[in-house]
Amino acid sequence: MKKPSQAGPLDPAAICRSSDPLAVRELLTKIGDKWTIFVILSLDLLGGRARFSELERAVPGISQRMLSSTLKTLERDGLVIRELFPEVPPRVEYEMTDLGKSLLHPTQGLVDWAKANWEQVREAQSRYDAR
Amino acid sequence: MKKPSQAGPLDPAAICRSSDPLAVRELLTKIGDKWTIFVILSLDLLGGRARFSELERAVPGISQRMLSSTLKTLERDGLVIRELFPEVPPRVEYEMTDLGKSLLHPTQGLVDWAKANWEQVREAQSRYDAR
DNA sequence: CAGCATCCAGGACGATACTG
DNA sequence: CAGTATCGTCCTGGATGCTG
Repeated sequence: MKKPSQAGPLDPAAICRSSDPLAVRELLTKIGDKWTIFVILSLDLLGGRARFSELERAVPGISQRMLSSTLKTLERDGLVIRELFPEVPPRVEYEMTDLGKSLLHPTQGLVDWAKANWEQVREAQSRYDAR
Repeated sequence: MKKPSQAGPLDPAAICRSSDPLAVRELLTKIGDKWTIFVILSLDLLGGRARFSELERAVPGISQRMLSSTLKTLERDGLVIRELFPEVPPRVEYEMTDLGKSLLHPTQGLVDWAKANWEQVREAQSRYDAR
């Protein structure tokens, strides 16, 4: 029921001054890529900590290349921590940081929305295409 | 703090059976593209209804081509309704549907997260790159 | 086991020009 | 005003093969 947070009735480009739109775009671009959410959700599901091969099995269809690069980006962003154990064969474990965990809640919001409404979206698409 | 919703301790591919992962991915892919969130947020900010040229001004940097195709996708997905007024010069208004409005809350969750935490992400990136 | 290097195809997006 | 058409570019991501 809230009004769109009035900053002026017809204020052009209002969102783009509030709250660093670049940050929003970058965030959305990141979790909007092909694998990031699945890796995040899988890591959570595996208890917040897992090794490379576990994630590989947990995310069907992902290639080593994509899992590796996705994890590297997550690590660079401070969302996961990579821990290398100097053994043979090598073992690497990835653990979600508090920052990473904090992203789970808003992410879950979108997952829930998709769960609840995607059928409607599909129907809308069908109606639209039937013309 | 909730546990990761136990479906089995080491259940491979668990998310991928729950809740239509395709839907989640498609949703994220859509709002993760370059313009969709900005168009949605701008449309909300303009009161949930606006014409093409208003949106063009509200989303700095967007081209006619991208605004047009973004709106077309949103219309197809049932998130906005396009209304054409048979006048000269032509007038077209776009209005958010209830479905579209319902997407605002989960979306806002991500916007808020970005607002609150992006600085930390940037710092993590700097630390990572400084090596 | 946990990657990286390389190559390649397709799609996203920008720039520009034209139209009902 | 509100688009469409066309072209070119960059980037994402898949496939494959190699390595510490």
